[in-house]
Amino acid sequence: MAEEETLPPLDPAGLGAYFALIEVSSLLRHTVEQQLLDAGDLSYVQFQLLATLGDAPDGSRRMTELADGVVYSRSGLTYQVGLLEKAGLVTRGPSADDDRGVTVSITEAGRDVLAKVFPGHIDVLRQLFLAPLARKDIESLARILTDVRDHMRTVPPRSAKPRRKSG
Amino acid sequence: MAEEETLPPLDPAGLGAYFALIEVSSLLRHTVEQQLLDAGDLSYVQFQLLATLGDAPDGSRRMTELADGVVYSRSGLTYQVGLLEKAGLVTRGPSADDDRGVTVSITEAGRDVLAKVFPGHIDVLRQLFLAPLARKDIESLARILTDVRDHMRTVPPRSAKPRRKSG
DNA sequence: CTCAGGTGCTTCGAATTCGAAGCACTACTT
DNA sequence: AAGTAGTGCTTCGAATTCGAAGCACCTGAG
Repeated sequence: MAEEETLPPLDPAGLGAYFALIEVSSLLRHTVEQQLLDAGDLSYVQFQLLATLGDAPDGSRRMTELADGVVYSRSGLTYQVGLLEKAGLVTRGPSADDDRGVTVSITEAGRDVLAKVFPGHIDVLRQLFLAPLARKDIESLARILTDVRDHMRTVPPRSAKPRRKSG
Repeated sequence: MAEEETLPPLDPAGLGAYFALIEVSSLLRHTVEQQLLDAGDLSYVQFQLLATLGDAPDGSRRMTELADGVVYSRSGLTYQVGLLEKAGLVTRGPSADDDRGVTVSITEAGRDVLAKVFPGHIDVLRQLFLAPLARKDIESLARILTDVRDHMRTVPPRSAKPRRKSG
């Protein structure tokens, strides 16, 4: 896609990695989304949220932690957590140390759903994503992408987005 | 994210690669989206569409080719191409060999916008995505992800979809 | 304490997204 | 040539998404 001849001599490998990354993640996400919908009536975001909560030591997280964890807008998170709450998969409660905060906790039902969809999820991953790769490639991929993620997490908190004001 | 103790012994590297992939692509996409908006009032999808058209030998593609290229729904594509057309960045016309088809072509203005946003786009890639990687890692990443993409493109057209083909 | 500014979350409205249904046309079968 | 199935795109309604604005609370300076 768009490797115009008239452009500066940019890393062809870099571009290739980028385009392939976007395409792979899009395709993967679509397929996974379908599986989650079939298996447990979950959207991808909802799965990510439940998974993040399930992974937390006490099954709870603050709203902001969740939003950052899944790279999502605050308002969108409010909406999705609302849906999950209505479905009985999470509960909302006040935060211990900060009265502004909302703590979201996964319920038993939530864990059940998670357990129900996980095997199929893994299957999709294996068949669609990991199948063509050698063990070594998978390890390389994990290491490289983890490096990138760490880099991204540190460098720019999130672009030039000072909260209203001061402009 | 959610490596429940009670689950089958799944490839930890595979899971790591998966989670990192999703997170990296999300973060990257968000940042790139912001840059595109600032530099040329383009959404990410619109950029992808223009880039795909710009990359085509004659600057034209069929709707379906575009939709497949960017992993996007048909109806969503109709909407976005409508916006691009209204902005004068593409034109719509009949297809030569198939009266049902619509051929989308990039305009001069479209190419201008593409040229205008591309440098900044590359900058973001370099700084956010490629910066922490060694030359060799970038090449590995490109190769591995390309393999995965090719695999995905061949294996399942798109899950259990009544409409597509016979089921 | 009191005020100003900052943070956590929700509400609101607008834009985007998707799937299903519809329309027009093509392709295959007889 | 007619009939049936399939394809290409758009329209439609519903769901999701985001950013801006609003509200409640926290924090730091006086």
